[in-house]
Amino acid sequence: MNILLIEDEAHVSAFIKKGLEEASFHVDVAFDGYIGKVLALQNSYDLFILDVILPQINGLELCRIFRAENLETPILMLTALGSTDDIVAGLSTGADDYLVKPFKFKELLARIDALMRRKENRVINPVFSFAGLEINDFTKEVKRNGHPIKLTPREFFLLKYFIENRGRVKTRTQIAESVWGNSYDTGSNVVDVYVNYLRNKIDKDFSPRLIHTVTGMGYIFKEGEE
Amino acid sequence: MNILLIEDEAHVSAFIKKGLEEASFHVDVAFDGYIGKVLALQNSYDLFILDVILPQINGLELCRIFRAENLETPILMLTALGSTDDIVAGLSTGADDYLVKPFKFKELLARIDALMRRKENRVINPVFSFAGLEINDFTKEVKRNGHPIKLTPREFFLLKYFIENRGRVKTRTQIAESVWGNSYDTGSNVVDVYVNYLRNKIDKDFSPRLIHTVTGMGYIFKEGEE
DNA sequence: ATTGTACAATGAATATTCTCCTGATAGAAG
DNA sequence: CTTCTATCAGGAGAATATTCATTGTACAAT
Repeated sequence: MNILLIEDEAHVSAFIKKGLEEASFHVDVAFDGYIGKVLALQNSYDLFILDVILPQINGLELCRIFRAENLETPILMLTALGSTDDIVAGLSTGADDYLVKPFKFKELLARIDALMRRKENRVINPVFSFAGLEINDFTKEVKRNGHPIKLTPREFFLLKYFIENRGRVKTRTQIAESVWGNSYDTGSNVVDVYVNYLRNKIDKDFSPRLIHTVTGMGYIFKEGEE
Repeated sequence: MNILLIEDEAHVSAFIKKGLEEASFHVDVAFDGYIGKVLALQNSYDLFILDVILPQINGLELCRIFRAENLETPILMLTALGSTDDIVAGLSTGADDYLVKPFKFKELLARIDALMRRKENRVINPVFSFAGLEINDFTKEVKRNGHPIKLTPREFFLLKYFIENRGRVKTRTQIAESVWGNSYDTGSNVVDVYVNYLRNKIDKDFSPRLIHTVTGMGYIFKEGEE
């Protein structure tokens, strides 16, 4: 999930970025409205978080611009304490939700969660099980046939991505975009390397294989043997 | 004591929140059923207060969901005047008590009191014991394998937080938010330092280790070795 | 009131461990 | 044979652990 955060106060944006990354989102930060606009139009994000008060172009104006550009990406506005007018204005210019500063981080997460899922209409169970593979998003534990497996964060994201897209062929580009973030475009073989790591951990000593190569296309996560 | 209040009417929720905070509870408010659900599943509360009529997911449905997720947290339903059907339905879906709006605040307090006491009697002992670790919330004494351990107040809170959230990975942000009460705070490694203090006192000379690092994510409190 | 001691809380500095990624080569597929 | 994929190893860099110095606070002794 790629999020664009447009917020000029350095300590606030650092706080939000760090927290969201801990919650396994990719976050790009823009420190003023203009840069925010450029980033938003050049890349594809799943969510915008906008401060109302911004240098260059303010948050409300940005909302209007994004909607005028037909971006349907959900928008979450951040507004200072007590400025009810901003809220009304924000929601009327196309924002989907708002949050009053200062806020508790868990509240932000809950709202993001609501926005994303409402849109995608998909609920991911924190505990998932498939062909003897169990993953628990609370404890970040992964097991295959009962054997605990230790994954690095990157490997864990990749596995989650495969699970979310099980049964569908995914190209390296698609995988890189989701798992590494869309600022990532070097012609490297990271995806291959990480698929290899993951295979060694979750497929090597077990059957059936779950990660399959589709030559010339990419990879697919499914139960069937080939 | 952490309470999650799920109530969409702003004046009602503000009233309840204020009153409960004066009675020294910590209160999170969700304005619709979906956000309520997310908050409930992501954090640990001692009590839910649910309105029956809510946007997104209604109170009865929430009850059912919480029970299906094996949350044993007591549930107090708020229901509009005279709707006996709601009451019956609520209690049958897993609510522990109900209150008919409008209500007197002291009545709410009395019911909360009763629920909490019932809960304390059956689940949370002021004396908690886990893998050779004993903590006594009355005397604030902590022992590991019978050896008394002296903790500073902050260390004690941190330990309690870990115990309440045992089995779940908690990020630094979440920990800081709950144990330090910070909003916006990054430029510090207090959490790391205190985890280190705590480890030296409760884990260093004992086995199994209880506080585990999950790189890139945070910490988890559990018995398993790694 | 003032000093002094003890300890708690915190941020910064340093040390250590772990993860990520690149680039090269070997191997498989078409 | 050519293109695509798998695998490996090591350095760069990030994340975490640990130590250190500073500040604040409680409280007893002067």
